[in-house]
Amino acid sequence: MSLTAADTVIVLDFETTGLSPAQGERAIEIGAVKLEGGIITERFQQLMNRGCRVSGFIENYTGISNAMLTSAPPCETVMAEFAQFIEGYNLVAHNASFDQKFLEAELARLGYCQTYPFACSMLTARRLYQQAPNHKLGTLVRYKQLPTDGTFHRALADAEMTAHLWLAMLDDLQREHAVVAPDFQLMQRLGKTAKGAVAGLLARHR
DNA sequence: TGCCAGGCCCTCTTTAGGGCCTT
Repeated sequence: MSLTAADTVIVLDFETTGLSPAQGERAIEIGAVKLEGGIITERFQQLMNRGCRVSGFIENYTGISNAMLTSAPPCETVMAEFAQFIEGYNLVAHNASFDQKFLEAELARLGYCQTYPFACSMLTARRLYQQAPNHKLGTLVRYKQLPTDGTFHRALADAEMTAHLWLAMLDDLQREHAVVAPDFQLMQRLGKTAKGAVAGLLARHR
């Protein structure tokens, strides 16, 4: 697989108190990796103390306890640092609409009012792996036999698995679909292309 | 009292409804 500096992406994942920032839910952990030339070259992981307790459901789901959050730095500090980490890069997440809305909501609290270029590994996987049992991250990791240490629902672990999924999809596009140099823009378009039009889109990139 | 996310996709659709996926 041949990748260039232009293919560098940040793959990220949020753990949160719930499903919607519009309902007052907040981020409690951010994890991300930088993918350069097909290799993870940097990692970012940080818990965030938002100043109040998380539910028992979230403690059980993520393994992030209130005790762990008590000693974590404030959201504002972490997000300001993370904004520097992602500045200027294309972003990838699994079910990206979820992470995008939390990213933009948390950064908006700091006065960063901008949108970020996202591609969604879930939408792309739905196009490429239509035979998969489903398109949850954990299922796709098993389906593609991707590297994992068995940790799920922690931000850095999920970001790393999503990064491996992203690389697997790039590789499959080249090997199985003869796509020449698949890039971020193609992956974005692939996820938004109607099911029946995928073959035509890929044919134009051979 | 009952409901309470939302964006995307698919189909028995498009003047709609339901499932998937994220925490």
